[in-house]
Amino acid sequence: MNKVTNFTKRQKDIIDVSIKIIAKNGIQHLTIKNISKSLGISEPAIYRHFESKLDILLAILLDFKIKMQNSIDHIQALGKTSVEQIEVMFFSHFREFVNNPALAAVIFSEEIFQNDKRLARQVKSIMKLSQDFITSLIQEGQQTHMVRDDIPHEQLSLIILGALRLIVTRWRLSDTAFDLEKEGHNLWKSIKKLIYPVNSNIL
Amino acid sequence: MNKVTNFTKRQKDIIDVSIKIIAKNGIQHLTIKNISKSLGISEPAIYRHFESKLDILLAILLDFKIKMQNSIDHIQALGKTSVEQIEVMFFSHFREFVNNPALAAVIFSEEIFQNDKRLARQVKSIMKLSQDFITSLIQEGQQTHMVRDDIPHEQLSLIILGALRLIVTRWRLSDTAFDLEKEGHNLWKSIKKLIYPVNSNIL
Amino acid sequence: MNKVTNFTKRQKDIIDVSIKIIAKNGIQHLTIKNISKSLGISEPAIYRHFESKLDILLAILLDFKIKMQNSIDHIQALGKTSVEQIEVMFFSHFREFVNNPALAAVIFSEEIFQNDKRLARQVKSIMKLSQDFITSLIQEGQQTHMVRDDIPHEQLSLIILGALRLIVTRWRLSDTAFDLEKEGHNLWKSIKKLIYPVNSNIL
Amino acid sequence: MNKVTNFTKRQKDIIDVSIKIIAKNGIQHLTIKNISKSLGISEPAIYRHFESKLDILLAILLDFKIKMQNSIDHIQALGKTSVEQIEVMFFSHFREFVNNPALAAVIFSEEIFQNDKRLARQVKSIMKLSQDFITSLIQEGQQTHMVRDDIPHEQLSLIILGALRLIVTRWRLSDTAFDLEKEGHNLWKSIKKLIYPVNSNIL
DNA sequence: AATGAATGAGATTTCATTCAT
DNA sequence: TATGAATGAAATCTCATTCAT
Repeated sequence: MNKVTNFTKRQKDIIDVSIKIIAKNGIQHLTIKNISKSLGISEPAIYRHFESKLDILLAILLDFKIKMQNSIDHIQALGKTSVEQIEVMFFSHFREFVNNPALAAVIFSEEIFQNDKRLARQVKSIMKLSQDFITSLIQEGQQTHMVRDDIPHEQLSLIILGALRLIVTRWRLSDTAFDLEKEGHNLWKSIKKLIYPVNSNIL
Repeated sequence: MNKVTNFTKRQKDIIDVSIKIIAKNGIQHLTIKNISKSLGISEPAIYRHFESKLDILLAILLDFKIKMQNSIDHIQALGKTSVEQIEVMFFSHFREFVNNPALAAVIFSEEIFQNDKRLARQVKSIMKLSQDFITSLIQEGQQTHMVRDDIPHEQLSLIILGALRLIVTRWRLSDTAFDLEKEGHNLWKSIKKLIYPVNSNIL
Repeated sequence: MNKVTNFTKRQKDIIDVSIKIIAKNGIQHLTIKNISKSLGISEPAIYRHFESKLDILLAILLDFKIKMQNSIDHIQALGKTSVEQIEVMFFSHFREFVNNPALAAVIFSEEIFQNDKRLARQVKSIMKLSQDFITSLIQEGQQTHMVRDDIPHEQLSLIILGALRLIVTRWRLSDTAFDLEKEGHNLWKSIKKLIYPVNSNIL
Repeated sequence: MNKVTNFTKRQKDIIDVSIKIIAKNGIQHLTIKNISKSLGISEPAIYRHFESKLDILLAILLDFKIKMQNSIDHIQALGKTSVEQIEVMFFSHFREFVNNPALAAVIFSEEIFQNDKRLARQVKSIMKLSQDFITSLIQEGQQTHMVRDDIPHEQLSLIILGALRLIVTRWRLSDTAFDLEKEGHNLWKSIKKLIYPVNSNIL
């Protein structure tokens, strides 16, 4: 059912180590030499698997995009309420980042990919994916009176995603010094309070 | 009263074009050659003003840090309530970014500066500056019952700053396609609603 | 009767596409990768048919040399006068180049093959072949008083071959923009006039 | 009076050694490494003087083109008859090639420059220069009855230039084994005979 | 204060070729 | 007969930086 990338095993290896290199030392250290060294093969060998370095970066983004789309499809299929779906998305993001901290470093760093039009386009479409998903869930929540409707859905969505991004960024810049999943759960509890319909808070 | 940088005119020029280069083409295009070309001088001339490229990056951060500190000092001196102070900070940020979009591209891109410990430390201290400022204002707001106190102040601060960051990021990735000041004002109105003490919403 | 090359079908394919690649993009684009891509096979597959790239270049030259030798043998067997034989050689060259323009690009480009002694030797022997053939025909023509003998046969031969080469070169550099066979015929008419015995020399 | 190239001393050095490298080992040995080694400087140093390797090749052609134009201008200013002018051009070419054999290897090797459109265009314009010059001289010679007019001037010009090119090519492929100036003079004597007006044509 | 010339290190990429399958 | 994976060598070019002037 899931969309599947056509990446070969070696291509996946390259994508993985590339993400790790970027996360650890920054995009400027993502060199063919460093990739090949990490994999224990020669530099030209990389070019058997990707035509150019740009293609590696595009593959990182494409891989993430497909994963995210699958995650969204999965969540939508769970038969949960809109607010519960946001919760699932929140928590699954946190879990993924804890398991693969390097991904967090790369995926919220749109700037990394700004130096090429094709990369920038892909980054934008990834951002749009999560944005549209959350926005439509909020809208649905407002229609079912599970989310306060005195604030435009786009802004609620922006606030939620902004908080998600910033907590992940802080976690990463702190060198994963705090428990992201725990803090993330607390953050979600607060967000839930914030977005609940106003009168219900009285109860 | 303000802290003042000791940067010479030429140093300021270099800082400015460096920010512009990063904003336009990414950190990888920030080369001595590109800086000197933008300024119409030779490459060695740059070294009259900065000892190394790292020093230029540090200067960018230091310059921003001092500006931000001055801005905070200024806001605190206005004699406003804590919520009003957050509002002023919000709006002055937006105005600054509209006047200097390149700055927005650089200043929320912590990843750019991750490949060196000195840079990373500076980035963290800048983040801490705004975080501490907002957090203390929220805390004060809670004590004066102008801000709801059923949500920890750190989380409210995180949500506010996260929203601020994300709207600026979107504005930048959209190539400044929407009116950041207008959308920012609307966002702030929504945030104000969210953080107001719960019962007061009934009125 | 003809000498026959022992080249297999695949080897001939390789020779052909190699000539085309050189003609179209220059010797620097003649790479194993480009050859194999043109043939739709893998790079190592080339090495089933030729031991090395040098061997491919040698094969191109050898193939042409044998063709030329066969052509010379054929012309000599026609039982024509010496001037008629030159004419036949002229015209058959033009026809061959029109049918296979790539060949023209390669065969008058001795420089292409200068970077290896074995190649250079082969090139020289090919040049000698046509030179000797024409020279001996001119000499024979002079002995039978069909060609003026007030000019050394080597020089007449050089002038004839030089004209042949240059018109082909111009045709090729013009991207075959003119009708080589027609212009070639006109050129031959003029050359015939030039080399006919002249009475005026008696004066 | 002469057109002058704006090449710096270093640029001229680079052009010179490049021609020598091509002449000696072929275009494929013209590498930045070989150029820099010949000059005793580092590879990056080359890029102070030319933006790219292509620019070096273009400079070689431009340099030759200007020299040739100056040579043509000079010859035309001598106040000689058209046939004498061709003679001067012939001999000065031979002298130049004897003094700088490498130039001969490069300048009649149009194929070397075929892999780039800008190079190919420049090559064509150089060929046109000499072609037009000779053709107009022949035409003038025919009008003044110093050159036979029973053969179209374009063809006489082609025959003359073809002979010039081929003798130079042979001299080069023989590793300058014969005396080009002496053989060239003999060739010219023969050509002069060939192109003189013929009484026999009257018949 | 500025520059022209230079360089060691290293970037991406291509080359001909090999080898296990 | 063919290929996927790999490689050492080398190509072009860029980088931050230095130094004499």
